[in-house]
Amino acid sequence: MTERPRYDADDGMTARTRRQVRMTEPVERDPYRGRSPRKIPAYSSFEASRYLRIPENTVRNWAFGYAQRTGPGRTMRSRPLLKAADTQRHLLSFVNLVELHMISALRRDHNVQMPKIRRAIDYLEAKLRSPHPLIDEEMETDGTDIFINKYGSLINASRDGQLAMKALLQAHLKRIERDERGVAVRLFPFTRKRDADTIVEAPKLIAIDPAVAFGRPVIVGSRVPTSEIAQRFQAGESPSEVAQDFGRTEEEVWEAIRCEFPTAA
DNA sequence: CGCGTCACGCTAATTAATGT
DNA sequence: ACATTAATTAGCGTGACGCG
Repeated sequence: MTERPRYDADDGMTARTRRQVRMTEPVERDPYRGRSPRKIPAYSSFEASRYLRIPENTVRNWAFGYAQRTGPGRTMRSRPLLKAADTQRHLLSFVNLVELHMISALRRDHNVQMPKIRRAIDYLEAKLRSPHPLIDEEMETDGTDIFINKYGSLINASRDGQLAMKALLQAHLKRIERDERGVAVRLFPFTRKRDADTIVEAPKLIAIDPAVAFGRPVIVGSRVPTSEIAQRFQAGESPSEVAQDFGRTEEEVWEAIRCEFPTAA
């Protein structure tokens, strides 16, 4: 009923091809010409939530802000935690995905409260002069120390807690691959339930690379999208068969399936 | 057409922080 | 201690497609 921004109704495309067009159309149609594929609004909240294992509503709240009733006739509106690539159409870029990955480290894995995350991001933004400070290269070198020194005591009073948080941040940063200029170009999302013990050595079998398969998650070192695998599996093929077909290991196939069906064991 | 999937806005339950 | 606010998350309704 409400007219919200949608894709053209009659472009005659499936959801999937439309998704691919989101990645490619900027080149031929204009608005994003010259923009790196990392910044193109290519992911819906739904996709981001699946790939990053963050509930969909949470993704929306973080990326676009949210409104909440605080009393009769009173609402409060929260500020987004990041600069989404397309706030109009609620679409996220690869860069945004990586940011969500980092925010999730703080909020969900380390239980840092939202206002503190906001303050930290604002501070880092000014300090590192980066619009996306959490995933800036400097974050990996000096950033975490700046972060912990400035906010460590605020966020976690104990020294051990601060060390743990640094380790956690580093573990998340380790899953971001950078090019020689230090720009984040590939993300290895967590594909299984994670806790403090498993987080460091969680395998990197699935990758999201905006330059491969239109940014859909693929099995590392291949161009096989996880969705492809998941479809076969859903159609009744056994993981070992699928693995055989694509020339991948069975473990990789299971990871791909986990990536697409977060609820599955 | 009917069913399934997704997008999106909304409410409400729940839980954690904060204020007084 | 008790009330209020903030944040997260499930779940519902609607509308739009896609696919058979």
